[in-house]
Amino acid sequence: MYKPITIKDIAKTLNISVSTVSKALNDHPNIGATTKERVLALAAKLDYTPNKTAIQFKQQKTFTLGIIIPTLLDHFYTIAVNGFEKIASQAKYNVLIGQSHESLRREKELVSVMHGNRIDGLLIAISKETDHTDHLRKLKRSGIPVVCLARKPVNETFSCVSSDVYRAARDAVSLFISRGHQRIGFINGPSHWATSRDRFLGYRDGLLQHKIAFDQQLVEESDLGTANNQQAVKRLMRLPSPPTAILLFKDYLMLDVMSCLRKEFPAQYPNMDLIGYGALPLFSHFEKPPLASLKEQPFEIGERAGSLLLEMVQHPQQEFNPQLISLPCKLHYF
Amino acid sequence: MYKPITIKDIAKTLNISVSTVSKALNDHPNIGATTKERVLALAAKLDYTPNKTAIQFKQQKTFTLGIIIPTLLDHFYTIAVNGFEKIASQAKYNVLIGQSHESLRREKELVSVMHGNRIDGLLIAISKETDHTDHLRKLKRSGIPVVCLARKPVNETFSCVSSDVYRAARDAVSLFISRGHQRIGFINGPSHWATSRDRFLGYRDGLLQHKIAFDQQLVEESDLGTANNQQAVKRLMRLPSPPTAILLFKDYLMLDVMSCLRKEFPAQYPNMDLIGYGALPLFSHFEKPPLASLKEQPFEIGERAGSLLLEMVQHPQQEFNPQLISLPCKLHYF
DNA sequence: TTGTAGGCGTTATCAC
DNA sequence: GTGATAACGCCTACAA
Repeated sequence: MYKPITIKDIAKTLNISVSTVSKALNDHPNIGATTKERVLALAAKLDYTPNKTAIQFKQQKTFTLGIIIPTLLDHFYTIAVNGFEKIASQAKYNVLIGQSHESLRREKELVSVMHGNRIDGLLIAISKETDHTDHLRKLKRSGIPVVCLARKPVNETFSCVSSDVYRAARDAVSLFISRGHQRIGFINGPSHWATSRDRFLGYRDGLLQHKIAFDQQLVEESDLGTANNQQAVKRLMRLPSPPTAILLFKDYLMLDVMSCLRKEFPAQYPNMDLIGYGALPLFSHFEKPPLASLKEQPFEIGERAGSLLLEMVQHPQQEFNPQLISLPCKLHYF
Repeated sequence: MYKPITIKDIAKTLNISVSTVSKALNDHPNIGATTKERVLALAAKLDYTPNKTAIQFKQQKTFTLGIIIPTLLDHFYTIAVNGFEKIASQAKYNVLIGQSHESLRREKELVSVMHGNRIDGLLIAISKETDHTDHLRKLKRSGIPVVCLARKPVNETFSCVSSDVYRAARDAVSLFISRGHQRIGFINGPSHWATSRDRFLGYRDGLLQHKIAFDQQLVEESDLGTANNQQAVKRLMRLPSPPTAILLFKDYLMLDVMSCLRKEFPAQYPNMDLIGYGALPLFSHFEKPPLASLKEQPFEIGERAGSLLLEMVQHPQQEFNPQLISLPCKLHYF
């Protein structure tokens, strides 16, 4: 059976003490140049790799950050993970990825497992079921910093990095209006996310800014499941005065909306203007892509969230006021 | 600053020794029922969580498996990760995910980082640059089992779980021929993957089975990058006698091929039959989806690979003969 | 400049 | 049935 090299082995072969080896390896100031060299040389020769489990144990730090997202199938989150990993790995931190699959139960399990594994910090995009945050508060209480990504629970005081969806919604509404639309629908996401509320406010303020009355009938909420998405469009289209343009919470929602319109409302579909959030690259392969999309910056969001979290992780005793950072979206035409 | 509860704390409050507490917590046979109860009760009350870093250190096991894939943006791998995670978490193992981004350098780094973190086993889909496997062999030599996923280096003796791409290619070719095609092109992936070679053999044998001569000119190889993909189609289409149907290494390749054909060969495009591997769900949103796709079973592949790896991890001294497992694909019509 | 000793939390061995 | 003790690999006061 294979047995990894330890500093003990090095110490023994060199006839010096383990502490000297340890110090030499860590480039400690008061170690003789020759000793340092001898140690480093032998370490390299023996292919010594520090035992991280021992270091983690000793230092009470795992150099591991957790990230919990709803699903890896959504490219927004995958790309955010990439941004996060970039920052983390630059700081020599590992990343533990968990998917809640939009289940609160699973999310709690993940938090608990990660807690047990002593992660040093957590980045999380809460599930759509997450209507309370006891599990996150508990982490925080144990001294593990928590930062939210994209989705933040309303009325909670976690730091959060997300898109400036408010501004984006106003931009979209303005574009619709400049193209002559007066009846503009909106299919929103779950109302217990701040990011849904912000989209809504942007939509409403966009209308008001252009002196168009806000009509509650034109606003639908969906849990982002296909069935719900399609129900929402249908309700809008069956209004006495249906919308001629619709703003959508997300591009994935767009796929369902487009199929539904094409099948069930073929007469209105060709003139319908749609804008979603996300700017999925796959639309460029469509023969008739949607009008536009609000392009977010998931990679940068992951990076910012990573920096914020690392900042907190690396200064444990410091008090941090919750920060709300939002990065701009850009109207993207296909 | 927060300080986690340890068995020491429990021992002290209960005026018993740490070893008794440890045994009670682990349901050791020779501990009195009452003692056991008292310990368990107090542990629950104090919300004691075993320090995994200490256990990892003590047991020389991390209960962590690594998985390295080219990218999380490819849903084949994401879904495989999910299958893998299911199996791993059932066995109480964590999963460390790494993306090589098709870079051998990055892949080696990941392997080395994971090695340093003392993962108990590794599942890997090698990058497209991976033409040797010293880094994987080294892992294996240190007693860390390695299993390949989907992509296996040719002439190497790792266990591998993948799709039965050979059978699938023959099925696709048969379908083409039953639709009257005689000139059938093939755009393949990198030739140093066994999975490319197998696809090729299936394609060739499919032709021969139907007494159609194999024509080397109709076979192209691409590194799966957009530029290369489009080059490959163009070369095929500019042949004196171009193909009327094309088999593609992968559906992501399909997207590039379709755009290219639509733009540059609008005359031939409508009658061109295309079949890829993967059956991406997004095609169902297309107005003119491809003829069909060879639907793989990434989730099941992840599961099988997970079971295989766990088997090896949990029986360290046992010798395992490399296994090649391949799961069937199914022709999927859009 | 180098060495000694103690300890991080847990488990395992062995004595009582 | 319970307890004392050593050990895992590493780091770090502190002593020499």
